[in-house]
Formats: sequence, C-alpha cells, structure tokens
Amino acid sequence: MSDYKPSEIEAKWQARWAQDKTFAVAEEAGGRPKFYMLEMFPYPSGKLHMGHVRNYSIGDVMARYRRAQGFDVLHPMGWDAFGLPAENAARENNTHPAKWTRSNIATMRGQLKQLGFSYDWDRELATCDPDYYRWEQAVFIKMWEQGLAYRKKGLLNWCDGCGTVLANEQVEDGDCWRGHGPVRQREMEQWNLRITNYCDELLDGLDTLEGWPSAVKVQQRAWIGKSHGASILFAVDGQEQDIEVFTTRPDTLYGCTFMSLAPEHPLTRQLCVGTPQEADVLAFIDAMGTVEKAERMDDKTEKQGLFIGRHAINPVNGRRIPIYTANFVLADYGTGAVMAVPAHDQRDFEFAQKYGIDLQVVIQPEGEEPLDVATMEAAFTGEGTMVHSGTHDGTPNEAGKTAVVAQLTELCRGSSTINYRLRDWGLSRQRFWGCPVPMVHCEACGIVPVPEADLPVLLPEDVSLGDHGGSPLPVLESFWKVDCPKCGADARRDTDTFDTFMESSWYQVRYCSPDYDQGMVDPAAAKRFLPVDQYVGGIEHAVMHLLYARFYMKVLRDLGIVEGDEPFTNLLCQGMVCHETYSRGEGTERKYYYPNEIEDGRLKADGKPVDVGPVIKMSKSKKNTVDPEKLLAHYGADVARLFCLFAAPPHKDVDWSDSGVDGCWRFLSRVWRAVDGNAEAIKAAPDSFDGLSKAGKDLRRTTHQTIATVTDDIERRMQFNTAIARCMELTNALSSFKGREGADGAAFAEGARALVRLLSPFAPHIANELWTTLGGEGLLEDQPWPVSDEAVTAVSEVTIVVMVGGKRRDEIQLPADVTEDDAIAAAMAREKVQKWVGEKPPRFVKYVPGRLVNIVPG
RNA sequence: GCCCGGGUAGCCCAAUCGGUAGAGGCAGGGGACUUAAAAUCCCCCGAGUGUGGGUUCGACCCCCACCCCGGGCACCA
Repeated sequence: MSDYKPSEIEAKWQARWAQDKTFAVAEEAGGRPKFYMLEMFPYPSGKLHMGHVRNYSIGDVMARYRRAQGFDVLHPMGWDAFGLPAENAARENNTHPAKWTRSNIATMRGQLKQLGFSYDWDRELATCDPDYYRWEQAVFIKMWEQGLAYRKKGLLNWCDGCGTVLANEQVEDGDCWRGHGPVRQREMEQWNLRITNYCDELLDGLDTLEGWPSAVKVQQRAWIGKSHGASILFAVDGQEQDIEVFTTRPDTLYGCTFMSLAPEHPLTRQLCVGTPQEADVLAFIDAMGTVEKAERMDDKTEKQGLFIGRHAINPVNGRRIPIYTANFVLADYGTGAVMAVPAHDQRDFEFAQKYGIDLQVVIQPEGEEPLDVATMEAAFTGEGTMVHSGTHDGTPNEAGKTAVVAQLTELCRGSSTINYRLRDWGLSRQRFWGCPVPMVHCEACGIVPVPEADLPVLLPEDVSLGDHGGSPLPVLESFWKVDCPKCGADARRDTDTFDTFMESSWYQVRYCSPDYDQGMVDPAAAKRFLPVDQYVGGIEHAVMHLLYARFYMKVLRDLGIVEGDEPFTNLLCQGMVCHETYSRGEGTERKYYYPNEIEDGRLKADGKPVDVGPVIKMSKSKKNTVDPEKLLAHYGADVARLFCLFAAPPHKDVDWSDSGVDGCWRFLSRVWRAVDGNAEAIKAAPDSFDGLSKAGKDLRRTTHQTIATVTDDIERRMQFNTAIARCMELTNALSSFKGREGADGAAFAEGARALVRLLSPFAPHIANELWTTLGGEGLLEDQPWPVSDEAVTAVSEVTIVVMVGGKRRDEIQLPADVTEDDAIAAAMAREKVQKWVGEKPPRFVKYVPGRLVNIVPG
C-alpha cells in the first residue's frame, strides 16, 4: 500500500481532464437532458480568496453530480474583467489595466485549474475581450432604437482639481481621494436604460422563482418598492404653476397644512425668486448639495428646512399652505414634493413641531378620546374615521382614500397612481477600463449610433492613464475624433464607458456559444442551454446584479435574441468564509496580523500575545485571510474543497478552522487506507452475496443507506456537509469491517466502490485515483451514479421506543411489519411499562409506525 | 427603527413530515503500537436545544413575548 500523496495524483488527473476535454458539452444533445450550472464569475483582482474556493467548490459538486446523473452539463467559467481596480492598480504600478487584468486572469485561471473544477475551459470568456463586448454594443444600439436607452441629466461627483468625475468610492469625506480638494455635484448627460418599463414584470416574476431564496426576493421587492397612492396637483398662490405630489395617504389631504419640496427640486430654486427668503433658500440648497447623501439619509439627522416665501392651495378645501424646502425630502422618489400632514405623518409632525406649523387632525381613531393637536406627542398613523374632511366626515379612512381620489379626479386635480422606488439604470461611467459606448455625437444629426459594420468600438489598449483620476478617452483625439456616420461632418465619439454590471447581465447567455460571430448568441445554443438551471453566488448580489440580469433577459427576449423570461431558475446564495482577527494597538494605530503569523494567540515573531478579535468575514484590511495557495500546497485540492463543503451547509457562514482542515486530511487518508490498502482483495472479490454474514449484511445496509442519503443531500437538500459526514460514516464502517473473502469480501468491495463514487463530486482526484487502483477503466466521471437497493436497506426488525406520558421508559425489538395493535400489545406487556402505566386502562395510546408507542396513563 | 437569517456539548455542526436530542468532525481524557516521538488504531467523557410563557399524548421544530449575534435597508411621502 502507498501513502496518500495529493501532490502526486492531482496534477495527473487535471491533465487528463484537460486532454480528454472531459467537461466539454457534447456538440449535439444525444437525447440527454441539459443542466446549466453557473457560478458567479470572479473579478480578476489578483489571486483567488477562500470565498472563491467555497463558491466554486459548491458549484462543482452540483455540476459533477448532474453529469453523473446523465445530464449534458454546461459548466463554464470566465472573467468579469472590466472595472475600476484595474485602473487604480495600473496607475500605482505604472502599467496598463489590460496587462494587469490579463496577468491576474492567468494567475487565477491556474489556481482554478489546480483546484480541479469541472469547467469547460474552451468556453472561457473575459468581458474585456472585444469579441465579447462588441455584442453588448450591438444590443445597446438596438435598445436605443427601441427607446429603451435614453439620455438624461444626472448628478456626478466632480473634482475641479482633477478636472474629472469621481466614482463614489473615490470620494472620501466629501473630498477627492487624491487630495485635490472638495468634490461638488455637477449635472451631466448620462445614458440610462428604462428598467422601470419592466417594474411590474420584475416584481411579478419573483413569484415564479420558486427556486430562489426568499431573502433575495424580499430584497428585490423592497428595491422595486411598488406603492399605490395618488398624485395631486397643488396650485401655487399667485403663480401660473402647479406642484405635483405623490401620496399614499390621500385620505389625509384635508389635514395638509404645508408642503415640502426637496432642495434639488427645480421649483425650489424657481419659486423663491423675488421673495425675501430667496438668498436663504439658495444658500440652503447649496448647503444640502455638499452634505453627504448618507448623512442626509440617516434617520437620526435632524429635520431641517425653511419657508421659501410662497404658498400653495389645497385643491379640496382651498386652504393656503406655506411651501417649505426640507432636507428629508428625496428628489428622486415620487415627485420630490410632499403634501405634509403633520397630524398623521411622523416626519411631518417633527418638522411642524420644530417650525411651529399648524396641525389639523383629520383621522380619528375608533372609540378613543378625540385627538388634540395641543397634546399630541406623535403623529397618529393608524386606521380611523375621517373628520374635518368636508363631505367625507364619518367615512372610514381606507374607503376615504378612494373617495378623495374620486373627488380629485372630478376636479381634474389628481388621480390614482402607482409609484415605484426603482429608478432607471444609469449606465454612463466616466472611466477608461470599460466597454465604450457605441455612439457618436454630431452637431447636426445629434446622437448617431456607430454602424454595425464598424463595431466593435475598440477600447484603445496603448494609452497612458496619466496621474489624474480620470479617463484618458476624452483627451485622446484618435479615439474621439470621428466623422459622423450619418452626414460625414466632424463629430465626437461618446467617451464614456458602460457600468460593468452591463457585462455581467448577459454573460450566462454568451457562454452558450462563446465563439459565435453572427450575434450575441447562436439561437440554437440559446434554445438548448438557457436558462441557467442552478446559479450559485454571494448574497451581496441579491439586488443589483440579479435584478439587472433579470431585466436584461427580458430585454433580450423582447429583441428576439433569447426565449424565456428569467435567466436563473434556481439560485443558491452561499455564506461567507470567516476567521478570527489578530491585532495590537488602539484606534487607528491598530495593526493586524495574518493567521499564519500567529501561534496559540501569540505572534510567532516575538512570542508575545495579540488581541484575538471576533470571527468575521475574511478581508484583506483585517488580514484575517487564509491563502488558498498555501493550503493547496500543503493539503492539496481535495482537502481544500472538502473542508469548504464540510464546515457548514452552503448557505451558512463558515468559520475557518485549521483543525477542521486537518480533520479532512485525516478523513481522506482513512479513505485511502481503506481502499488502496485493500485493493487486491476488492479486485478479487466475487459478485455474489450468497452466504453473507450478519456483519456483511449490516455493511451492505450501511452502503446502500449512504448511497440514498448522499444522493438526497446533494440533489434535493443541497446540504453537502451531511453528505460528507455520511461518507465518513461509510469509511468508518469499511475500516472496522473484517471480512475480505467470499460474500463478505463482495460486500466490502461494493462499499469501497460506492464510497469512491459518492466522494467524487467533493474530492474528484483521490476518487479517480482509487477508482483506477481498483481496476476501473477510463474515467470515474463516466461511471454511472450508484443506485440504492431498497431490498438491502430494508430492515427486518425495528426498535420501538415506549413512552409513558411522553417520557421514554423502555424500548422493544419488533418485526418491521408489526401491526399497530401488536406493537401496542407488546409495549403494554413490558414489566417496566406496566409499572409506569399503573392499573387503570390508559387514557390515550399513540403509535408512530416503526418509531414509538406513547401510552398516556388513565 | 424596520425587514430577513441564526442561537443545540468546550468548538464547528446533525436531528429531512411535530415522534428516542447526537450522525460526522475538532478539541479533551484513557489505552494500544514505538527506545521515543509523529502517524495510526481502540475506548471514554460530554448539552437537554438563548430566556419566559403557550399549543400538543409528545416541541430543537408550531404560536406569543423578550434577549443576544449576523446580514440587509428606504426619513420612500
């Protein structure tokens, strides 16, 4: 027998898989069903981290299992290769984003191959490849033709010092991250996609996604934020001007005593002109512009605002109400204007209290003391009856909502409305390392798309980024200077690039036919493989990526490029990989240490203790990461994969533990000894189980039960930790089993072969090696998945627990097919049971077949 | 504050439909092997399920209230 040496076997099988193209999908479907397994592709940041190892280990189990079940499995991998980190790294290291990115891809591809994942590497794609993004450009032009893409003004972080737009993450405390002074908001034309056209479909579609975690669906529903209400027009006193508000509480309209406008609302600036308050209001608007959004959003921030010098007229009672601008009113929700009802809205209440504005109660809670504006300590937001509401008095407020809207409709001053929180998708990024926008701006013709024959618009790769924070494209004449495709005059190419969520919104489509050069996807391939049957990734993408991808799918469907409504049928969100932290020092001086610098709570370098912090998500900043490279070098891929899967079920967080890794190493070593150490006996074992011993029967039962539970754990329960535990159990059973000859030898051989196959999705290298050792021909991947034989798992006798009054008092062995009456009789006959039951006939007897008898004494 | 998870042995985790709380691993104790150690093998120890109520013949599981931890969020009119 040899020792288990992963370094000697893993590379060998990886080479074999690559050479045989084991994981390539058959060109034509041979009558087999397809299974499209996809894990979220990584951003090529440098090296793999443990989160990747876990994500891809989970996906690989599912892919390998489905393949074993006879599916044509599509399991691709690629690179989400555009993004800001590449630009930053390029500036720091004086290199080019493309070079940095491609070098990272090479490193990470090597690591993935070392882990032995079952990808079809021929389908690998990188989103920064022109053959990829050209289709994004082509489809974008189609979206523009359909009116789905449009331009509108948006606010951007502008740094005067750099003369560029900054991403949110490049703004630190309102200042430019490169120390070039304050950042101000500047309006610029931006490309947008009308995702809001699909609000209802995106919302209703969630109900069809039974294979998605409810947490993700809940978050998406909240993000779309559909609410029913009314839009109401208020006239401005003395002006030819209406203000439109959105409210979910039209029933409180009679209680409206003032109006609040967002500081950014155009009317705020416009209406104050010529009033004594003008200067103050303009100062307030500017002041609000510099306050960080996060701070304004914080509910602890005090309500702030001021009168803008104008009044509005309540359309139902003619009341003249002051117009305020207020910090808590959001410009981009609803209409950016709020009818304030301080008696029945807590925010309006606080604002009114602060600025001494009148309250008017219009909803009276049923059966309680009348509300008194003088003594109210909070707004009343509950249900009740309408009062001080003209003809609506006495109406329950719910019914009042419709009644007031009807009244407004008659007056032509309002209507029933549905409002969504979701806003259109802003696409333009003033960045370099992204997909160029395939549009030309011509003075005469306006916006002109780049003709299809001229696609792709290539991102130049031979430019210097310079040391300002911005993109070189606007100053790169060879890039932006073009002739208008329509009239031929001098024109300017759009120098923005797309949000990188664009590329990740359709990569699952491109994988179906990554080399297709007639369009985004070969229709036949799309028909064969879409949608993704199982998607695996982090919960952090619950909203943005997963919502954009769903939207994009619907757009592609409407453009006739793909069929189907949803991109991902089943979704699994895996938990984070966590580790405790080690540090010293106080506050900002605190210095962190990597786990491998620590031994027994002490820094190896000086032998002195460090502060051991809580178990939190692995991150570079806290240095609580474990390097997959070292782990791979020391234990090999199978152990690394196994530990990630064994430590916790996929959706839960994993606490990294070195001792747990050791345990997995020991387990695979035990498997090795049990199988490799008995290879000759296993190979020589007969086929027949005639004359099996009692122990042999038990082993066979264990084998077949393990097959059944592991299969169920993988396929239905997606609980790989228990599947591995079952494999450990079977290993233990094999290790302690003595028989090697005759029928018992056959039972041992059966168990060993089953173990190897069951283990193969988790630890494919050792499984293949042992399979070969046992004389297996070809690859283990081509062997069928074992099937549990119910005749073997069946038991002749069962242990029935006898409870008296709900407490366990005895147990009895009975034939498995015992009847209820016989089981109860057998239980009653027991001396121990009699003692607890007493003389009287029992009040109640419950029999759970094969499990227990519960006798409740009289 | 609101929404979504989670709290089981010293630790990570099982208990699948409301039916014996313990499968698996780690750690700990004892033993075997060894000159010794490592490795390996065998045996053992261990909680009554965050807290308090309730429903039930029976509750880790269902209901109510509360505590703690994690994640998410929208002052959304």
